[in-house]
Amino acid sequence: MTEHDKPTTPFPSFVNAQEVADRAGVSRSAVSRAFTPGASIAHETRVKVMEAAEQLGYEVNDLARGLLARRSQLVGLIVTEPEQGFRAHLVSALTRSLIQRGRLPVVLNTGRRAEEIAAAQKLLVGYRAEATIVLSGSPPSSVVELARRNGQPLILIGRSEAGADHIRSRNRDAATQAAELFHKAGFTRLGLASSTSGTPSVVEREEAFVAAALGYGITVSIARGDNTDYAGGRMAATAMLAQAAPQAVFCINDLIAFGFIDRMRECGIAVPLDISVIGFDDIPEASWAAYDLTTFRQDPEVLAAQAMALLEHRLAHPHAPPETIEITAPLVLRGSVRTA
Amino acid sequence: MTEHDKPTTPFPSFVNAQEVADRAGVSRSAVSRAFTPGASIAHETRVKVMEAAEQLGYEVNDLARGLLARRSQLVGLIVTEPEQGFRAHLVSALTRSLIQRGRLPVVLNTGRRAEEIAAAQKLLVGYRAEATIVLSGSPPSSVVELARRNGQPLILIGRSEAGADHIRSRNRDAATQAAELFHKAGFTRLGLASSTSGTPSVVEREEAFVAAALGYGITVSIARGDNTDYAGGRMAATAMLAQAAPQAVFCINDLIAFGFIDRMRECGIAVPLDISVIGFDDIPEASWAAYDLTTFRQDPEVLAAQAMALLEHRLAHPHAPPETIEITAPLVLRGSVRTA
DNA sequence: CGATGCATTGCACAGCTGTGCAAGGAGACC
DNA sequence: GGTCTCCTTGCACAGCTGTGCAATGCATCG
Repeated sequence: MTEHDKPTTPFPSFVNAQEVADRAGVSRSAVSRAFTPGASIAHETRVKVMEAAEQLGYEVNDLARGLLARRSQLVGLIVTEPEQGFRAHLVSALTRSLIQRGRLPVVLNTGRRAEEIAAAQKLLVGYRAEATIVLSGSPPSSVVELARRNGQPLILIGRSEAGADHIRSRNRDAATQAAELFHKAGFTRLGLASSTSGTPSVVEREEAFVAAALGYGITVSIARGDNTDYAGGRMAATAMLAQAAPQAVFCINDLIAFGFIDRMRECGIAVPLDISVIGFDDIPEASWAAYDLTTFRQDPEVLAAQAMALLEHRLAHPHAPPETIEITAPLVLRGSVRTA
Repeated sequence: MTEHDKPTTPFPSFVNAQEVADRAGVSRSAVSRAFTPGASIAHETRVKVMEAAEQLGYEVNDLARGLLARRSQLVGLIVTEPEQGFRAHLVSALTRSLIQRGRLPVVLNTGRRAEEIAAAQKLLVGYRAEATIVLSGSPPSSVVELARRNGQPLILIGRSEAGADHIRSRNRDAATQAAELFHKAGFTRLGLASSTSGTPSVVEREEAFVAAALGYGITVSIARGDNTDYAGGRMAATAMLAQAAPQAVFCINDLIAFGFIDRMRECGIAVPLDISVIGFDDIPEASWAAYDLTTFRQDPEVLAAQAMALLEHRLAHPHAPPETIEITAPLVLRGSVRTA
């Protein structure tokens, strides 16, 4: 047992306003006013306070300030697998935007199960987060009820749910466009690579692609992997090879597209010579030379900016009716689709 | 102007302990005790309180609780470009670990400039974060001073700085091993692909590789791109093609390796037939068939677990001497190095 | 010089909780 | 039945801040 083992105070040396006041020879109120822009305080008093604060290393306790003002500045992000593909970029854009607006993003990296998401949400209620943003693929519908009960603004991204604000890409438009592109290129045997763990966004893309193809008199052969990732793409490719030989395939995800392409190439099937591929998301890897993937762009910065707008609006007008913001995912033409 | 535009209370409907107490017909203390495990309270009283709390949707205000206990449970993560390669996985592992331990990870996604990092750190001091974890490539040395001044535990990852705990991979060992592997394979013309924005970890890998090669009597040709990413790898490849024709190249990063490989292939140079490549990080893309990259594994889960251990230790013993944890990055053999 | 106005300051309260302390009540034991 | 003990409960304070309100002091004007 050395001297290091003795217990110490939890906040070792955080200074409070009273100590600054004592040192500056003023009241504690004066310290508070010195740190409040526009407050009624003499210039020289403020200078005295600031000097004392500087010497002691005082920083206003935002927790206490938030408790009083009833504004914690905390915003929760509930997300599953934040390291995966597009989500990583979305989380990055959201955290950056929130910080720029003076809020603190709390990233609740949680499993996909309903109980885990509910637990994360309760945690955020306990910490009086001012809003919750849910990126998780398919949150349970109970999130809306729990948020409403606590009067906590809730923003869903990529998932609509009655009674909550949400932001979504025009998945159906993009998928329809993919089918149209394939049709115009003269392909008659189309495929769809997806996963069994379908989130609402994924389902929209699937349905719209199949419907649009049907409009051209084409029945789409569908193959699925387990997850919406690289391994899932490989599984889907294997499954599709066993059942059909499409000329062009719409992958509901860039990651799936990469796995799909790699698996095809292993079987000696060249992209785009033997098979054309379109993805979705336009994550940076899509532009890598190894894939050069034609895909639909989801711009994380745009989504984040819209989320901020929605957030500000909701905080200003808590009882305004829920809003839906739709974002167009433009086609990015690259080399994975055979032309002419 | 509709009725929605009227201003409302900032926290719309958060219930406090007093309201629960009133409803349950007990004192506010009883409510507090009902929610404190092991507190002195009659079973039936606790039941009454819990029922009232359930009906009102009460959740303990952890902010106020933290203010009193002087434990905010907030832990700050200062990170630049959290969506990039290995960092995305590290952030994911850290956030998950922190949540599992009941802490709230606040992700401060900030620029790389010293002022931005200092601002983020001050923000965390203001919110009385219990600790700060810095993943940013090369934080200014002032972070240590600022943390010390406020008695805030500081954990650096991938960057050593006197007076702070830190976790690092054995970069030198790995780089030395890379040189050894190339030497044993019989390569005599070696290259190093790096970037000009060298973080301390990167510098270690560079130096050790060059030194080890020199030990075999080999002078390494070095090429650099701007950043440690895919584009940087392409730039390095272009630069290297103009100056030398190495048989084997150590890329200080998987992302750089991918860009390097793609650029080489565009020039008709096959991997591993014409050139062998080793990367660093072993992010999932390294195992993709398109690259099949031999690389050194950094396990984000291991790093996160060590960070948690360091954190707990530091919180328990604020004045213990700074610790360094070194983690071995094992070689993962794949197909990007030519054998025999 | 007296009165009025304004800028500034300090007091006290509010925001929400955990807990030491004393008091109350009930049960047990003689 | 009386007394002692223990369990339970409420009071009050602490933790840290922002701000309305009243008071103070100074300057200005008549």
